[in-house]
Amino acid sequence: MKKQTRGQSRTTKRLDIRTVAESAGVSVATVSRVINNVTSVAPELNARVWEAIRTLGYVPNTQARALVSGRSRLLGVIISDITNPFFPELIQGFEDKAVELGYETLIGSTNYDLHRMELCVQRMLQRKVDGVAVMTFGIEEPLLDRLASQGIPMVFVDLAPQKKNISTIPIDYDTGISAAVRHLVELGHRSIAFIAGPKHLHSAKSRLRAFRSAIQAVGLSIPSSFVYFGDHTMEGGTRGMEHLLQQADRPTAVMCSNDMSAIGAMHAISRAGLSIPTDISLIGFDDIRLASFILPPLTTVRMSGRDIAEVAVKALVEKDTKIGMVATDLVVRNSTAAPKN
Amino acid sequence: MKKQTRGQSRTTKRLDIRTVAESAGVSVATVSRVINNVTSVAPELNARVWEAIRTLGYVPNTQARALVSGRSRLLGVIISDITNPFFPELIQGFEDKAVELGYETLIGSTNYDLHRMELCVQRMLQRKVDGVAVMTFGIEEPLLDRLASQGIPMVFVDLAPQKKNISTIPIDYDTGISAAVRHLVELGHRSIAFIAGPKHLHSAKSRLRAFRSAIQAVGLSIPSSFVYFGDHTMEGGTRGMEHLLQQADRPTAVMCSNDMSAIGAMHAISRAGLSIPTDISLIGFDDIRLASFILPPLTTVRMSGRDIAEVAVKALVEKDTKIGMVATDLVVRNSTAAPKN
DNA sequence: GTGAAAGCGCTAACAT
DNA sequence: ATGTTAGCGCTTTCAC
Repeated sequence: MKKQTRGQSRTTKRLDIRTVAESAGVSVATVSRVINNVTSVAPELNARVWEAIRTLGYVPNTQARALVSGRSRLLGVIISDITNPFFPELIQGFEDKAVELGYETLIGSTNYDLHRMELCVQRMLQRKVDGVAVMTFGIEEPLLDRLASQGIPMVFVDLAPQKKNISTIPIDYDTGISAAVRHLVELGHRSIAFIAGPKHLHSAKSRLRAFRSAIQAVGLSIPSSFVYFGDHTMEGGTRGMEHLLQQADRPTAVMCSNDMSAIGAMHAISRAGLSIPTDISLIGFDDIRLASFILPPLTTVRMSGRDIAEVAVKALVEKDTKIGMVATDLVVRNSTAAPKN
Repeated sequence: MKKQTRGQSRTTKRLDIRTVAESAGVSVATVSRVINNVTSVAPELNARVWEAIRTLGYVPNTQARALVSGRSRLLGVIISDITNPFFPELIQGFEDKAVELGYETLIGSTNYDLHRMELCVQRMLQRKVDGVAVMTFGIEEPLLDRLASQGIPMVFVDLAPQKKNISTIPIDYDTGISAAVRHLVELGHRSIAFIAGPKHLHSAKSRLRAFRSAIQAVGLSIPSSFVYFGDHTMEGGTRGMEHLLQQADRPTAVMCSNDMSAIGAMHAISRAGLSIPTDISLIGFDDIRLASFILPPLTTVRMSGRDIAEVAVKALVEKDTKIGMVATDLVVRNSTAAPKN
């Protein structure tokens, strides 16, 4: 006699592909073809199968599909810091698009920590994700190789290790950042400082580079003490602004590599008994939703996390997508004004 | 002749449990026992197997394990709004704890939208999560039944549909909220308003209830026009404060159901040409990290999202855990002061 | 175009 | 304590 399977007995009606096949009077292969949209099924059978699926309330078993097909329908997204509001907005966009295309999302947060990044990569590998979006704006080579060696498609923001299976989402930093610099110059500022992001972060470097070339383009120059390397957190912004306020000849305007730094900078300005924009003008980067709610509402360079996320998902899923450049542009609010004197 | 499997041929060395078994000179069952920490394996074999695993670089196939065991090692967490900073902090805690216990996390964001909530539940069901944490502070009965009928363990915050497989994380709102009210009263406030959360949200209702009973406890009473139902967003907070400022006899202090509402309220206060805390004292709820960075730094009632998340994961995984009450307490910063006159 | 059947890599009965 | 083996539910070759 046949051994019984554990759990339910074979006679107890389970709801698997066989049940559907029987009910529709076709083979399991046909049911499989139907649910996978394989064309070569006669319209009539197709209809019968869908009917059976509906009436039975059948839902294919994801695990089994994943096992046999080798595709998990899982997408990984690696970010730096989920408590930086830029990333939740990005994640939201990522998940929405992923779900729309039938994927689930695994989030890995590195906290700017290499060890955590390694753990993230490991987790993604173990779960056999069908692709990973590296939105940390930077990754170490060896880790990258681990992913690449598995042939897992990857998408990066803003830097392009030229390898197979790797695509890049280019960001047009120059447009937004040079507009910001020109905005300050038109207001009359000549003494402009920059609170940068982490030194090793590609995106942070790109923003600083864009700032420098914009400054040069308007014929200005900045002392090296006017560039502070923060870490894209509020705390870093506070430290950066404290540093700048200590300068003998302090800047009349400060640009920040992201909005969170700018918010931290505001804190330092207020603590020093100064006010924005009267004493110091401030410009952020990202345009997180908070930027318009903070007091004073922050002038910033907008870069849409949602847009980036959508592009990333599409690049991962529809591999042949041509990836367009992501735009940035200046949003003028109330944290910028003409300098006092 | 045997049919060849698609993809790689059987002779090409694959790296599965059989490879390990051969290499260690044991059966696949033993390998399985070893990687699952089943006790009944002789120490010597155990060592041999681990050795083989290490040298081969074997990693068990998650999909196969999930299929056969019926456990996905996936945990779902349903939240309201990922762009409310309280939730990223919670998610971070959730993921960290989940990863620590060998689980991955699926995030569902409802945006306070019932239809999206339904989609979330569906996704979780489809992925056969081993448990779901409903952190939206509210869920509809029918959806809950869908999850319950699958026998999926669930954990809720702060409300307890008494069913099987469902646990609840109780929150001690009273301590923090009554401390906040007493703080205001001690400063001299008598006219205190409340910007509540969404009417249907259990947590929002609990907070309002705690506020009301604290008000009563100090012998005060509040007109119904002093309670505004917002939606826990900045926008809602702004509207709420605008509403309160229109009152003939406007409040001297306002408590908010969460920090984001308070930040929105700040916006309205500033737009009205008033200032905090000189003209109006303001208290938030949650103590998101931003609360201490905003200007002025926000007095608020602290409730740790990380703590809640950790408890939630433990409740889901180690089902027999006794769940302790989550504390709340007042954090006094600079958004509260004595009323003007 | 459709069906039969061989696995995907693993776990857990059952036998030893 | 260890091994043998039958599936988990599905996809995909191969034969018709």
